[in-house]
Amino acid sequence: MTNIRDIAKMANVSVTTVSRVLNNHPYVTEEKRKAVMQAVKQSNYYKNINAVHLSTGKTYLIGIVLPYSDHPYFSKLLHAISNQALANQYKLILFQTKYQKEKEEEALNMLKQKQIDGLIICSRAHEWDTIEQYTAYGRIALLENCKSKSISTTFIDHHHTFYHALEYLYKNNHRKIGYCIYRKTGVSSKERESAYRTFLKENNIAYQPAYIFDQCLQYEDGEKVFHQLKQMTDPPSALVVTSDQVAACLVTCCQKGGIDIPNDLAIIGFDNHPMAKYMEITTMEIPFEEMGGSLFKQVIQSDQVTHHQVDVRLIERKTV
Amino acid sequence: MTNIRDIAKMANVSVTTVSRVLNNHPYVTEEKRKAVMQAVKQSNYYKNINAVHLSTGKTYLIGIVLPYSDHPYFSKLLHAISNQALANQYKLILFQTKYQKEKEEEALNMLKQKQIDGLIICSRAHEWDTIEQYTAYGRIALLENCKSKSISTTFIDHHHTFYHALEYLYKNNHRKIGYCIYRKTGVSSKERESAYRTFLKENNIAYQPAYIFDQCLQYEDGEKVFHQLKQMTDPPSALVVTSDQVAACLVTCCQKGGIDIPNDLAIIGFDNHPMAKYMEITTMEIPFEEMGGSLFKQVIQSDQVTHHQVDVRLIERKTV
DNA sequence: CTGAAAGCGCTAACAA
DNA sequence: TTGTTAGCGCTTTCAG
Repeated sequence: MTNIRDIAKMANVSVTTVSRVLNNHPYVTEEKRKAVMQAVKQSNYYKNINAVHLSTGKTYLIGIVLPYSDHPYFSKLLHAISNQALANQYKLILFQTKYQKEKEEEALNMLKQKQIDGLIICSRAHEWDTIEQYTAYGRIALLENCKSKSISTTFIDHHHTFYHALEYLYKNNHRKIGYCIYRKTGVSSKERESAYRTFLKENNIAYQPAYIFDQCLQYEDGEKVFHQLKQMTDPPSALVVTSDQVAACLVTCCQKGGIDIPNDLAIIGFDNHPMAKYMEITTMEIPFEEMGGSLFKQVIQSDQVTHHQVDVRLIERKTV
Repeated sequence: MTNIRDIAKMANVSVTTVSRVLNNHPYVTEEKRKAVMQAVKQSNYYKNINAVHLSTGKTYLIGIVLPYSDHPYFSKLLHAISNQALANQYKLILFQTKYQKEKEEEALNMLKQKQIDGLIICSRAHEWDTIEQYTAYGRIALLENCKSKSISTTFIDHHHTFYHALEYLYKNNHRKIGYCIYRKTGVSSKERESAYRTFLKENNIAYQPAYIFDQCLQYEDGEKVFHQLKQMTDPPSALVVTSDQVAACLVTCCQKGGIDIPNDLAIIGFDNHPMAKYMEITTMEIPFEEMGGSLFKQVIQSDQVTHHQVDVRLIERKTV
């Protein structure tokens, strides 16, 4: 493998000069620049980027932590972040954790090891404290509603958003309202539960544990909800479903299985995935591009910690 | 930042010894090993992986080239490859190209620059020749039907698969058969066109350019097809749609728009995405896990070039 | 079993 | 404007 020293020899200049032309630094005569370029071309030379990384301490690599890359929510997010990264000469390295702490640690450790300049965490399994410790090694941006002094965040106000959805159902005369979430332990789920409890209290509605459906993440999870609904003697009349794909499956199952939407069951989805548009599912639109752009900006700007709230919009269609 | 030399000093050993215990090499007394471990723990030391990379010339990083990470087909594939990578201590670096040659080059160049050990190309924009040149710098695995001596491939026999789908429609008494594809220039599209032409010829059916719908990639592209169908005086009676999400949108639009499926229009999708199951769409099942596993294996084994064909299964449901 | 020392290939401070 | 040189932090050969 030819290296910078070989090029220097070939072009009859010093390695510094070669480095200068390679990095477009000033103070090189056109003549020498040409000689270097010539040598580079002739020998089909390419920088060893690992040496650059070692020398500069920067890699232009951003880690991105998410549980599943084949889920529409996360893949839309990934897509948005990737757009930004590519436009800014950064590369993304993917950590698909499935919420396993060890996988998350691998990502965190790469920060320690300096293989990545920063880390975007879209959803986490580790405690907040653990994550915060790693800010000593590099930038972290988190998709979560938390005003930290050390970690930048981009977030949705899930409490408010969820409350808004519940209210909308209430205005449409629903009193038996339930919801479907990814995982009870998630931070956003807790915000949602709190919104739900507040909503019930303010409207004097009794809390019904059976109206809460956990583990609704994949498309096919909508079917489980459908079956549970079918077996309930007093099912909810409306459901907030925190993923359009789960909502889409549920709607499909209901159409086939004799539950009339929205008369027997009203549904509000989340994401505003195209499928919600064509299936005419009322949903909460999540601004993926904005979120991805914000997270990326936060993770590369090393000078300040910011907190950016993105707004979610209710899109009225035909399932309520 | 503490480095290996600091640890050596702290533990009163040489850097070599530190390196040995860090890498679990033999020939270190338990005593010294402990001393090193102690020092490591005390100073919260972590290897600088860039130095390791420079020194060893290996990065345990695999690049993955795909056009869109938010498309179900590619995100399923990404998911499958990611599963394998994580299980084998490799990390994935994502190149979302949108079929831009420059983006593809970036990935290829990282191979040259030794930032990645290998590259998996799920879909390409560059000419085959261009790509082949890069095998000099590292392993490449390609998701494409091509028996190359220098690049390992995992592939679907699109000709056969597509022919099979067409035949199935023919057996179901369809004579006006069309299809929807991603992009005409793709390698798989050409195989499909060839299958289509052969099929028409063998059954004495005239070629109808209007029966071929290009640019069907995103969910919402199904709507475009629907509108075109509506305006045709002599529309096809059956369509092979090379993506379940496009098929799903089309089915949805047809249900709303008064095209009866399968009577007015029969549809075969591709992928066997869960949505095809619940929407009862007849489809060709693509074995993503097998494909991802194969591609990953091929890209890390440096000793041989292999070609692995995966089989696609027709799943009969209710849209034909 | 252990350590000295020579790289890996590049950057950048400093001197000229 | 150019070149010398000392790192960056780790691995690995070789001699002991």
